[in-house]
Amino acid sequence: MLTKKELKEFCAEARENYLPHISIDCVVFGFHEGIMKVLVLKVQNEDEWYLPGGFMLKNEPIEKAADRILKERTTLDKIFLQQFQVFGDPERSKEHFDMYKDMLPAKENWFSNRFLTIGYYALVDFFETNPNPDQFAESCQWRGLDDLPDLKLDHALILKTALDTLRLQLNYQPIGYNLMPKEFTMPELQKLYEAILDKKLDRRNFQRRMLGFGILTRSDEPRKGGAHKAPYLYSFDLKNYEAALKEGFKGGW
Amino acid sequence: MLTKKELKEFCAEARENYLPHISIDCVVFGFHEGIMKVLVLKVQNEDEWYLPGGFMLKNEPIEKAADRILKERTTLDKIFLQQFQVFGDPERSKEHFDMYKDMLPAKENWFSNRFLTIGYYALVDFFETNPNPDQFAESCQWRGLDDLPDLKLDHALILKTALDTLRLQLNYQPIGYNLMPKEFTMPELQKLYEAILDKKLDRRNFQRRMLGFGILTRSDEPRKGGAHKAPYLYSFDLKNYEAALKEGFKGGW
DNA sequence: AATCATAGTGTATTAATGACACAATTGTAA
DNA sequence: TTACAATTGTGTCATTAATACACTATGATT
Repeated sequence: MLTKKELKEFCAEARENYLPHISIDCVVFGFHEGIMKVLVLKVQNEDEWYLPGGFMLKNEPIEKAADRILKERTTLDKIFLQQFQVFGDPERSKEHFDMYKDMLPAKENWFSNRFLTIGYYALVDFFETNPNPDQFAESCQWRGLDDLPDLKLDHALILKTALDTLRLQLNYQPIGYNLMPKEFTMPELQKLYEAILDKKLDRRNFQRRMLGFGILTRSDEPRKGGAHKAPYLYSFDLKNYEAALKEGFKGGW
Repeated sequence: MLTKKELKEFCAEARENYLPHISIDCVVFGFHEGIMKVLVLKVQNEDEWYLPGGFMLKNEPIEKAADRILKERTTLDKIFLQQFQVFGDPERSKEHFDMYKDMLPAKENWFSNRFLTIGYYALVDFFETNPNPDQFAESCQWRGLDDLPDLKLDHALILKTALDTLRLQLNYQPIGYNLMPKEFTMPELQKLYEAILDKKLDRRNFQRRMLGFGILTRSDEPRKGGAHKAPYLYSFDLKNYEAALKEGFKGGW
């Protein structure tokens, strides 16, 4: 929570630069050790958590704003972003309103606004990401889907909706490509699908199907060093991948 | 286009009642005589066309606003609505801005705002709908997808995006249920699918598959009166339909 | 050298899809 | 009234995709 002075400065700057009533919240997915993880921020000195988000400059395209916000949180540049829903319950930002209502009169208090928030999900390479807190937060960290803190406002709903969208879009968006590192093994890719779909898949059928799509290139060198039999390394053949995505991976009518 | 007096009144009312910077635009689909149709409005005395839309009351949930706007345009009550995207290019409402900029100073001119618009698509029963123009329009009418006028602003993009979304969601949303009248024949339903997917389907395979979903009830009485062999009438078994939709109609992983 | 965990591969069964042809019904034109 | 055209209903076969399942290979550990 901000001090009165910080709040006043923030509000003055916000009113000058940002569109009122509108915010952006992002669900940033990363994949690590077989678990889907999400970036969350922790409020200073409180056990309160929220999703990375921010506001839109008065003359900024929405996607640019999401990009800018996420660059600040992750240090990453060309992030894969997908807008998935606007959340606009008139009561949704009440917590923020209550928190700051006594510190500044409504007229100059940015948080006395009702906010619609535009939800984006982002897919990033876990290993390339350096989480960075924003000015309200004490930390910014990865948390597994099975280990999420309670989130403030309607951020739990936003996260759930993002996950549902991810599941639905698995066959239409380059989800594997954006979440996996450049090279990966087939079992690793399978774990990603299992994490997103929340179910076990058959190893042999998964491999056959994936290879059948013709979107993977097998490297000459297997991964070394680990225990057990050395698995092959694969990478996405981006050209074939994008062509296949246009059709969707399932077939359809 | 409004007169100066009308504009002034509208702006005063708008500023008092609506959230600034935010609008809603709707792509209303109906199905008639084998053709997908969309509701469009024609500007008074101009050959200019746009989609039904409006603004959000300061304390109104988004979906309620879309509902209210569409009730005014269609006289329909519980319309099936699906939010599909926010359009936020900073230049997107420039045409409106230019049209009215000389009539009122920016400060009191509602249209000097940049607007983000929340796109909804709606599915309605063509035969139940009574198109109604809004205060800017001279008429509100159905137009087939193959017979669309040029649309103002970015409304052509909004329409195209809605159609793409419809295609993608065909297996996850009750699209047939909302677009067809209560009773319909199998060939009619097939024409709907063909119109949405923009491709021919095999009559026999379509029927086998549709019946296989177990979501249709065949009426005892065939449709009478038409030329040729009398087709059977079907209706949706809503309970089974909704259960099947939860899974999606394709199978998937 | 035996063991354990993991990776790679193949095959048989079943289900879904796609392609296709013929019979039935009804209005219209000869 | 009869032949025809247009449309609907239904069945079958071939192909393809999905599922279920078992064995072999490799490399580290003991």
